[in-house]
Amino acid sequence: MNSRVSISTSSENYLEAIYRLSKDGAPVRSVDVSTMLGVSKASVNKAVSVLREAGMVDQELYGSILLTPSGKERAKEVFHRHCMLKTFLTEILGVRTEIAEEDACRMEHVISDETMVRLTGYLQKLLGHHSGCNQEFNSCGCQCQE
Amino acid sequence: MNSRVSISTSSENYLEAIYRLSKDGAPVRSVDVSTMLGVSKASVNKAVSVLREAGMVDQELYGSILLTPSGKERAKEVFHRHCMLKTFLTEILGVRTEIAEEDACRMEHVISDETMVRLTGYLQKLLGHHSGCNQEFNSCGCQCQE
DNA sequence: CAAAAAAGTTTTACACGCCTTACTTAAAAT
DNA sequence: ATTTTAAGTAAGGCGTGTAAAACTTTTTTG
Repeated sequence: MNSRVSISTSSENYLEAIYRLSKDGAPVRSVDVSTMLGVSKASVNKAVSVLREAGMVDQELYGSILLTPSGKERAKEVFHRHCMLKTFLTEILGVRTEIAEEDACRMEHVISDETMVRLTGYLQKLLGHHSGCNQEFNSCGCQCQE
Repeated sequence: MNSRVSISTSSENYLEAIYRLSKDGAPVRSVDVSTMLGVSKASVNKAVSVLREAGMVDQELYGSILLTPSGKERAKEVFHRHCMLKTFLTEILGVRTEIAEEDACRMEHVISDETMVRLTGYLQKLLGHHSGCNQEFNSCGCQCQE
């Protein structure tokens, strides 16, 4: 029920970036988020404030960003959508990797839970394995904002 | 090359609504767009100005809205995406109609051309028919803005 | 048919989200 | 301790939405 707080597409993107940058829950620097998403530091600062107010991250003044449990949960959820979509696009439709990455980055914020569940089942039926999430954890060089 | 003018998700939605309301190219009233999308008249007025500047619609003062050839072309393109996506969601994944409609409304603005082409081919392979666009032309009661 | 009422459109003024640049302050590194 | 790097703040732009008032067109009706 915690992950059901409503946040914007933009906030979800920041949250996901923070998650990707924080292997094993390590703190993340604003500047790395800024670089990863291709936005200014000021934007990251604002976005982090919003996420902090939503209880998704913690950050002390001039400190690093740390996901809260609910933030991590939500981030995982978004990232899972991302991976499912990317897998569908590449493995089932044959879309090229980079294009699939970009499309997944945009689609992950707009599909319903129902569609997500159905898609996951469909992939499982066709491909036989589960998520495809972890093995490509670090291979995504997504520039979501464009 | 005309349909390659870049317009926003919001503008695409307005354009699509106008297209859906204009059977056989008939002029469309602002108030009908307003009702269809669930937004204020002021919003429609603004959106139409943007579309006019992009050369997608014509409208004289206090007159109706008329799609230009390039506007119609672009609208058809968006609507085609919508229908492909909806068909995929309902026929292949088994998503319920209303949910599929809403998801398609959001996805249609974010998928790449490449994905669209691949998806169309995939549907054709699995379902054997072509677009599924025209027969459901009037059955969509989409509330895209929410 | 013409005046009044209703319906539709435009304008004005404003709010909010998200991005920017330019500048300030704090922390880290040499 | 000084320099460099990172984080924070201020001010503003752009896109998209709103409500309310002003204006135009259409419809009703006496």
